[in-house]
Amino acid sequence: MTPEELSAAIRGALQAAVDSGDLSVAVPDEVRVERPKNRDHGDWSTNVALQLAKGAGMPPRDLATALSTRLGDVPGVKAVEVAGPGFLNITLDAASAGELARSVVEAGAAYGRNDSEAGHVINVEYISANPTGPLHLGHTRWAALGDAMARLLRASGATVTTEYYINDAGAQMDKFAASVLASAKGEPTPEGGYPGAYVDDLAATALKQRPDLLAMDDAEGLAEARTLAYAAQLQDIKDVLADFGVHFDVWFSEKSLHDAAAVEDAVARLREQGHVFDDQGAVWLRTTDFADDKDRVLIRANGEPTYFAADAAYYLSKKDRGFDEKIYLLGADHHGYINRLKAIAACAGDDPEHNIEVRIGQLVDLNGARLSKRAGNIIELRDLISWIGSDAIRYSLARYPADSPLSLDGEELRKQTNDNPVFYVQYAHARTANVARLAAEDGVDRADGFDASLLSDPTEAALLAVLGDFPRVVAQAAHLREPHRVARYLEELAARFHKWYDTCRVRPMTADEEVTDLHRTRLWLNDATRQVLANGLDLLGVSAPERM
RNA sequence: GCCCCCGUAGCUCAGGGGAAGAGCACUUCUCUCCUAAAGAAGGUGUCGCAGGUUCGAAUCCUGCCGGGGGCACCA
Repeated sequence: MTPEELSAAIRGALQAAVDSGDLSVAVPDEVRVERPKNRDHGDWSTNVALQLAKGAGMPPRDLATALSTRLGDVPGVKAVEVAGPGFLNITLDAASAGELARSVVEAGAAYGRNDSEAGHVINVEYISANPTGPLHLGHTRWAALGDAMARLLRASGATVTTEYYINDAGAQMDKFAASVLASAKGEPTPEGGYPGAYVDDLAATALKQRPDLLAMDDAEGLAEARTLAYAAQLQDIKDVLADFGVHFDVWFSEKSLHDAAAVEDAVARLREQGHVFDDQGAVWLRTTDFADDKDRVLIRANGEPTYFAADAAYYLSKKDRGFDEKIYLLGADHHGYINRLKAIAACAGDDPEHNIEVRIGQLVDLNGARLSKRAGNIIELRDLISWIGSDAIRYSLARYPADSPLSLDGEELRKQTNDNPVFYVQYAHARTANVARLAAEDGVDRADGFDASLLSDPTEAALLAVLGDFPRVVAQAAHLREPHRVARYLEELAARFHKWYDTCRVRPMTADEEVTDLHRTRLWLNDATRQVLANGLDLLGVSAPERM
C-alpha cells in the first residue's frame, strides 16, 4: 500500500463517517499522511483529526477514535492507534507493505519520477561566471545545486532548459584582454586587471597559437589576445564543468545580444511599454514603478549601454524563447540584483512573482577561509575535484539548503568514513550490489518467487516505509527547489538499509541450505533499495558505485 | 540608515504550526555470519532574547541582540 492509497483510504473513512451521520464536517480534498520520525508511532500517521476537530465540533481524540475503528477495517491496515492529542498512528500489515518492493523493482529508474511539475516550462540559469578566469569554490555550490535542481525538476515532469550566461562583452573583457596581452609582453598586470598564474598560461597559449601576436599594433594585438584568451578560458570552464558532471543546454553570449542589436531592441520595446525616460543625456528605465528603490540607467550619456540594459535584453530573450518560469540561482553578493530583475519583468508587462524566481545562496567556507577571486586566494574547482573528488564535493554541497551558511572541512570530505555522508550512502548502494551479485551466484532468482507477507521483520517495515516515501520526497524537493531533501532522504534510506542488512540475511547461510521464497523476497527488497539509492544519487549527480 | 539570509546538542547541521532530530566527538559491546566504510547501547538541549497569534509555536507575526551579505551611468 502506497502513502497515496492510504491517504485515499482515510478520506474514504471520513466520508463513510459523514455519510452515516457519525460526523458532520467537510471532507478535505486531500489528507496528508506523514511518516513519523519515531517508529513507535507506526508506519504512517495523520493529524487529520486535529485539523478537523474544530469544524466537526468535537474533541480531536473522539474524532480520531471514530475514524480509527473504520480505518482498522481497511484491507492492508494492520493496526490504528489514537495517540497524543488526536494523532492516528497507522501500521500496515506486512503483505500490504511488502508489495512495494516489487513495485519499485518493476518501475526501475522511473520510480520516483512524478508529474508534480508537469506543464511547467522552466529556464534555470546558474553559475554564469565571467569567462575571465577559472571556476572556483565560489561557483561550485551553484554548479552542484543548479544541476541537481534541473534534474529534480525534470524528474517531476517539468520541461527544463539549463543556461549559462557568458559575460563576454564590456569592460571586464577589455581588462582581461589587456592583462593577457601584458603578460605575453612580459609586462606587469595593468591597473585593475587580472593577476594570477592562469593569465600567464593563457598568454603562453595565445603566443603559441599566434606567434606574431607581439608584432601586431596595439588595437589588433588586443583584439587578438581577447579572442584567443576568451576562447581558451571558456573552453576551460566547459571542460571542468564536464568533469564535474554538469551540462548546460545553452551557453548564451552577452555579446550576441549586442551584435544582434537586441539591446537597442529591448530598450525600444520597454519604451513602448511606457517605462523608459531620458534624463541628463542618459536613457533610464523607471524601475521605481515597481519594487526597485531607484531608477536604472539603460544607455549611458556616452551612448554605451549598461550591463543592466543587456540584462533586460537577456530577459526578453528568455521570454521570447518561450520560458514561462525563469529561475536564477545567484550568490548572496547579488542580492541587490533581485528587485532590478523583477522590475525588468514588470516593465516588460510580465508578472515578476510568477515569471521570475531568484534563489539566493550563501557563500561557502572551506577550511575556515572564505575564498574569492577578489581576495586573490583562489581555490579552483579543478583543484577541488582532484583533491576531494567530484562525488564528495557535489554531495556535500547538495546536502545543505542553499541559504544556509556553510563551512566545509576539506580533510573531512576526503575521509571514507561515516563523517562523510556521501560514503555512507554510496557504501549502502555498493552493499546492495554485492548482495545481488552473491545471491545470483547462490541461485537466488527473483523470478522464482515473491511473498510479501514474509517481510515481517520490524527493520523490513521500516525500510519499506522509507522506500514508499521517495516519490513524494522528489516532488517536494522539486517544488521547493531544495535538492538537499533528496540527500537527507538517502541518508535515512541508507541507515534503514544498513539496519536491515545487519538483521535479515538475504542469501542462504551455506551452500547446502535450500533457497526459499524468504531469500527471494528479501532479494526483491534488496534490489528495490538499490534502485532507489541509485535513482536518488542520480538526481544529485553523484555516482552509485557497484563496489567500494 | 534601508533590504535579504542565518542563530536548534560540545562541533557541523537537518526539521519550518502538532510526539524536539542526525552525524561527528566521548564510553562500551557485535565479524567461524551477504562488505565492521556497518550495527547495537549509553546523555546531552532556556530551539538567540522578549512579546503576540493559536487548542497547540523551534516553526507564523512584531521588536531587540549577534553573525553573514547587499544597497554603482561596476561587471
